[in-house]
Amino acid sequence: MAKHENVSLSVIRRLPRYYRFLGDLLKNGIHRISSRELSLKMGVTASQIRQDLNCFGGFGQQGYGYNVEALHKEIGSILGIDKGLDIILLGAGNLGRAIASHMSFDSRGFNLIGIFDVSEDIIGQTIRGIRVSHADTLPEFCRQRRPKVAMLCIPKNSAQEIADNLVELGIRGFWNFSHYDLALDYDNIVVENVHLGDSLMTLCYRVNEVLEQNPEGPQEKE
Amino acid sequence: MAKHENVSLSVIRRLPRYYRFLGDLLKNGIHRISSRELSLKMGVTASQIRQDLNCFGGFGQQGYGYNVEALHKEIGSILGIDKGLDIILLGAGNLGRAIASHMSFDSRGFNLIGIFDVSEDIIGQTIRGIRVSHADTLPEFCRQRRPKVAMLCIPKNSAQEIADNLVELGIRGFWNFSHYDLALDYDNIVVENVHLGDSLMTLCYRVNEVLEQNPEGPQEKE
DNA sequence: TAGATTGTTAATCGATTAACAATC
DNA sequence: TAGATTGTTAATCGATTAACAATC
Repeated sequence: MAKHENVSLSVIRRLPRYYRFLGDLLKNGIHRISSRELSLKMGVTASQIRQDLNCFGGFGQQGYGYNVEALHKEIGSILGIDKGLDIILLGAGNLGRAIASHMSFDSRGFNLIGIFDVSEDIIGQTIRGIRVSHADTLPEFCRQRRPKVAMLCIPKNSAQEIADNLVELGIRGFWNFSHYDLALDYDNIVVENVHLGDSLMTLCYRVNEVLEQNPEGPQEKE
Repeated sequence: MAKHENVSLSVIRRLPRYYRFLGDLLKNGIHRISSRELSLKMGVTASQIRQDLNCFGGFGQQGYGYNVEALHKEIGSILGIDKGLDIILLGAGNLGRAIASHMSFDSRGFNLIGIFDVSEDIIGQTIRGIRVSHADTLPEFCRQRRPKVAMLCIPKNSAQEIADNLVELGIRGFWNFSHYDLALDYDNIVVENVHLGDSLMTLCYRVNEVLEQNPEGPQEKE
């Protein structure tokens, strides 16, 4: 629980992956692991693991390694998974509905408490036991429940305006699936952009690259 | 169309974003832009833009800047959007169906040509005009159509085994939504992991961080 | 104690930014 | 021509890796 400010975003973004691998080890009944062993499993260097963890404190023991359960719990606590932030979903179309239905919010630090849309076809539907409400009721809802995070699965065009409104209503973080880069316009507000289209185009480049370099396919597994 | 090997992944990952912003400019009837102007819009440095573009060639003109349409087209060509790689979807549950329905594959360099699942409830459904087939028919399909890329929306447990089979069947790239890190095990195969859960947990950390540092919310917009 | 492995400092590497000569 | 802005080299910055003393 030490104060750990100024940890770089590169390090933060690796924490969930550590958490995932440690969870797997735990499930497999492994109680102890060295940075070296973990590095081999994860395909990173042992140095990086030790450096990353030591941003937050000394969780290991010389000559022994790390206790898997303790470290897993510790990283969960650093990420703030126990905090249970309230989150709302804006836009319950295909993608919003799928992710809301599919994603385990609870085990990742969030409670989904509200879903909003503007389409009459969608309003009234139930997703994960939550009734989709009209976006007009959002201000009142926010004043009552004070959610801090919003997931945006809305069209690009409306993203900026809706985000502005949500900030007025007290939203401090966005999980943004719209194809619009919100990050630029706010200070003191966190935006996590998920640009699936960009990811797909990066894949396009890389596949075409390997196809050019080696059209035949892999001769052997690594 | 110059040979441009050894361009770092950091640069590649920025290309789709340039492409997106240039597409917007084009839509807004802007025909010319300097690296300085673009840098302000995108929230990056002009230096970075010029460096990135010059990995692939000199697309600008001193004293003038860049022609938006030409640059947009050029980046599209670098990404290989015109190639139209065939892609198949494995797993047509909530998430797979949503993304398959939602994503514009065509404008990002792919043709979706097949969808496969193992659930009898899902097989026979039609998504984007494509009938969901039984995964048993996959080997035959691949031998006939030779798709090069697969999108994986399957459970973590089966991911590795299915990916192994797909590599045998000639798949060279994966767009991986399963919570399993495929990348480690193959050489000469491209994996683009989309870990939505990791993204959500990173958001969890960052929101809790700003809430601690500034519980009151932003005093003013940046 | 001896062996193992951490925590941490120092060295290396790569990516970003700044500067400016080339040139439209 | 003069002004603007690129392409490109050099400087800076940050992140990763290596090394090793501390210590369990």
